Amino acid sequence: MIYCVEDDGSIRELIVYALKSNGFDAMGFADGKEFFSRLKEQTPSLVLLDIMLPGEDGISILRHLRSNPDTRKVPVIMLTAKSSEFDKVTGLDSGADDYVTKPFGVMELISRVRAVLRRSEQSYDSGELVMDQLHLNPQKHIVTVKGKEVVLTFKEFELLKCLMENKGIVFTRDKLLETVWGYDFEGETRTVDVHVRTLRQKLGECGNLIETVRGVGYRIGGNQ
Amino acid sequence: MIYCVEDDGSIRELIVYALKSNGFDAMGFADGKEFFSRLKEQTPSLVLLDIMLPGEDGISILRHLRSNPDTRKVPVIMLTAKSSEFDKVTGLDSGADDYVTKPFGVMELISRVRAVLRRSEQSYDSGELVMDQLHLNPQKHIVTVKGKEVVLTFKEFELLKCLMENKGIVFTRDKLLETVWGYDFEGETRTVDVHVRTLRQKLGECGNLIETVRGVGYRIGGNQ
DNA sequence: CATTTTACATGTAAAATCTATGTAAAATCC
DNA sequence: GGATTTTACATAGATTTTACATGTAAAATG
Repeated sequence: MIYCVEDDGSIRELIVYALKSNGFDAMGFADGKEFFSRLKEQTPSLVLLDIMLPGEDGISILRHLRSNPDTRKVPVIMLTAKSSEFDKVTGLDSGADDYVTKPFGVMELISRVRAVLRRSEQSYDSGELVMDQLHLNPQKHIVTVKGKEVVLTFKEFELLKCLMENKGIVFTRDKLLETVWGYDFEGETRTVDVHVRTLRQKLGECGNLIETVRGVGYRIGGNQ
Repeated sequence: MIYCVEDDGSIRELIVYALKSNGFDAMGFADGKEFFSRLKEQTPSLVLLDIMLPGEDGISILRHLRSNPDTRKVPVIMLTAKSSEFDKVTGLDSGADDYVTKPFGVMELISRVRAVLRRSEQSYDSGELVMDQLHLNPQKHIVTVKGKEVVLTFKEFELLKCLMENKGIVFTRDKLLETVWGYDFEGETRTVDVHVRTLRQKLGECGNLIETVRGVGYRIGGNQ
């Protein structure tokens, strides 16, 4: 989900439309107030933020986002009209991940959105594991799908964590039993399969992120 | 080591100076020719690439880099003078990791360099087997031909891995049955041949990398 | 020497067989 | 009582077998 905060209605509509037609979920807001009230409902995977806004300006909103633990890591792309504004965000010291100068082409915007998302999906410094719409926070012991919490049991959580910590790498059932269960097992067991099933079920739309590699084991994020 | 390809001497000097004074090793080149001849000596950890260059342009250089297995994974940041979105989009889609529009602030550039390097350090190689356009990653259990994933079954994968791990060495059918299948077989079986066939088929253009050595067995990379 | 024959080796499509996985439901463990 | 594991079975998909076509080196023949 991408949020766009922009006071000019026609630009806002244009951006939201462009994002949607490029396969993103998107939502527009005219000012910081609207935006923050929605933010409580669902944390987006990216925010497009105009600098000049009625009420609280973009820079201030950005600081707000960065100071809240829940939104600290949400990538932000700033939209700037003047090059004087541009100066404020250059150096990226304000903590924006990228910026686009108006007037901008739609395709340029989409490209930058993609680039920033690609980056943010890979970087996991504060421990939060991210994979598309699927987030796992080891410290908080919380998993969310599209921003909504999913309640997992201990084994389910550990299993998912193990896979997400090793994005792209296939784990055999034996290896999983060893790392997640601590077994040093011999013989048959369908335990892993059953847990994968419940996981997939609980993760809903994100369930298919767990790939089966036939004859080998399971993997998450094969294309990375 | 960071390489910077930029025809404008003063900009090039500036960039190299800025990088060096920020603790990076850096080297500048005025065109693709200089750059490529140096590339044979040492593969850099990052390349800064101007789009407009005399001779081969930046986009073409980028494609070159990406098509060579040795440099495929080197991160590239594009430098562009025109902000026309054409340049930017083609830059991103041809596989650049980021791009910076001139005129840019030195600190912005350094920030981006740091960000890209941070990213790339995480995803460093893991026993990936390479043979021309054919790549096999044992950990991820993924095979790509010209960068596109090819889905192999377990036996196909193991067979290919066995051959690629022993580049240039001929394997008899018996030996293959022993290593890949674990059989200690006597008697006739066409199993290997059938699997070689499906492999060759699935690998498409790279199928002919698997050579038949008549009367002996199969081999990959006979000329190495 | 050129060619034909012979004897196998290999390629290939399709059928037959086998097995890994998904899944529901029961049993067992904290 | 929920979490976890075991059991049991159906089935998609992988693997192997079969049967025949084609390729090829070397011997036999003209």
